[in-house]
Amino acid sequence: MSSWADAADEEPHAQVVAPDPGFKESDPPPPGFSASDEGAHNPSLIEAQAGSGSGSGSAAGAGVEDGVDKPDIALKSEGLQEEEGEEVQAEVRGDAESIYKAAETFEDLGLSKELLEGLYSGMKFQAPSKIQARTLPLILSPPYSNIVAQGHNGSGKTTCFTLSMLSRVDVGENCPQALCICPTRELAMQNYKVMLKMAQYTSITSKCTASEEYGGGGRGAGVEKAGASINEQVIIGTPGTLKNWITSGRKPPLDVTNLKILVFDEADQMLDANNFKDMSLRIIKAIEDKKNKAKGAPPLQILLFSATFSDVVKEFTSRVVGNDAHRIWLPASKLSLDVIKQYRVVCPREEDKVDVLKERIFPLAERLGQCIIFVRTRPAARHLHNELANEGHKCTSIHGDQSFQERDQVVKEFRDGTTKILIATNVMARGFDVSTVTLVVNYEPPTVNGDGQTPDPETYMHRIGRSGRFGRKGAAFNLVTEHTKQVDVLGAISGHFQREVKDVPFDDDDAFEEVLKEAGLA
DNA sequence: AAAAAAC
Repeated sequence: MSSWADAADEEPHAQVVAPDPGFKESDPPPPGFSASDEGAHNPSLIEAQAGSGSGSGSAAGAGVEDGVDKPDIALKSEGLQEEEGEEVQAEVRGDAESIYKAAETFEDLGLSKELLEGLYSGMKFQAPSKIQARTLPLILSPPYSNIVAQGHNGSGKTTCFTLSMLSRVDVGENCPQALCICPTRELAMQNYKVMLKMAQYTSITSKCTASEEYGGGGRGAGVEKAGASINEQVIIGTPGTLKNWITSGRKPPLDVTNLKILVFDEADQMLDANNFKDMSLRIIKAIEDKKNKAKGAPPLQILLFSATFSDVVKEFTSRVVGNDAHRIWLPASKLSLDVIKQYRVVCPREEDKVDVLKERIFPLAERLGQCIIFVRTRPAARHLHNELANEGHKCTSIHGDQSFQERDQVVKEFRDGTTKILIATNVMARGFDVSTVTLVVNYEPPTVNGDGQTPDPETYMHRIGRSGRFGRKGAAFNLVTEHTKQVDVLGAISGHFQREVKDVPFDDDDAFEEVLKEAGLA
């Protein structure tokens, strides 16, 4: 594992699929926009096409051809390939001129010397990825607008908001100034490690609510009844503990009056009514209330980042970030990850799935790297783990019924490659970054509320995105039982993304070998 | 009829 592989989330191959209009100041305006456009003062919808590929029906602006930016050059030097024909939609409110000022280098962003060193020497980055080039100038300069940004897995979102937090911190002020909220402990810790690495040459202080110090004691360990006052400048954590620290659960509470920037990672999940919506809104309200009571508190900048936004959540974001926020969306046609090949395995009976795992997939997984098998429930994870372990298959499982120590141990073993096969609930569906994961198995297609019938394309997208990282190839096997709703659910999901999901006969060894060869894996 | 996250 390379030096940053264990900590860096979505950075290095960020540029692989990141959308970017690729314009520079010297470029002519993108289609649908002109300098005299009222968009300079009013919300405007800008659709730009970069590269020569897709949807060429609409007029692609001349001079926005991609592949000439420094970020791409830097990327190619890392042996990564740029996807052609990327397309991006940006709905920009306020100063639409700023859309032209994409940062070609990190120096363009006015970062401190220490932070630049962290990026170059610490993270081994050479230039901003597309989403970084596009959003960081907006985030880091007055009026410090709110941002909603959608970018593929691996487009560099983590660097984007981590850098934003670090850059906005005033090192002379010893109080919390930046806060990042993540849906799981594992993701909070992963992001925390990225932040530490990036900040290593600075004197910026930080704390993670999910560190062993707080999260090591099993359930409820995040609830700290009393402690020293928290003076760290960057705070990263999970919603429950943070809410507790901010409101009455901790003495003294986490002081949020001086917060300048609030980041929601996996923002669509954090704002989804079925997930953390209430918690997130309560945290925001608590912060704003405290700021309102304090005199001279700095305004709060809110950043929302995710690879996916359902229409409902997309609509809702304006309630959180207001109507003046800058928004960067991926069009539906570009949502899927083309580096990951997707397959469907139709099994006559539910029980056949275990055999498919044992006889077809595991032998390949052993050769190809690591494999994550997603199941719907905690008992299912436990059960499948037992069944496989009893037959001598070395695997582990992770789910919310385990203690934090168990979870940490399982993650550690998987990260260092001691274990190759991980059975997981949706706790691992998002953000988890292990570069050697080449196979993802959906033991059943994901459904909303686990109801078995409402397709959950967002979760599907995040799950399969656990493979194919760092510019590597990936494959996803979807196991469905014949004549069940699973077939329809998967059909709806593949229809949603408009990507081919090829059938592999459940009882044919050669077929599995064959498709993986075709996926560039075998 | 789930999972995650405060208790």
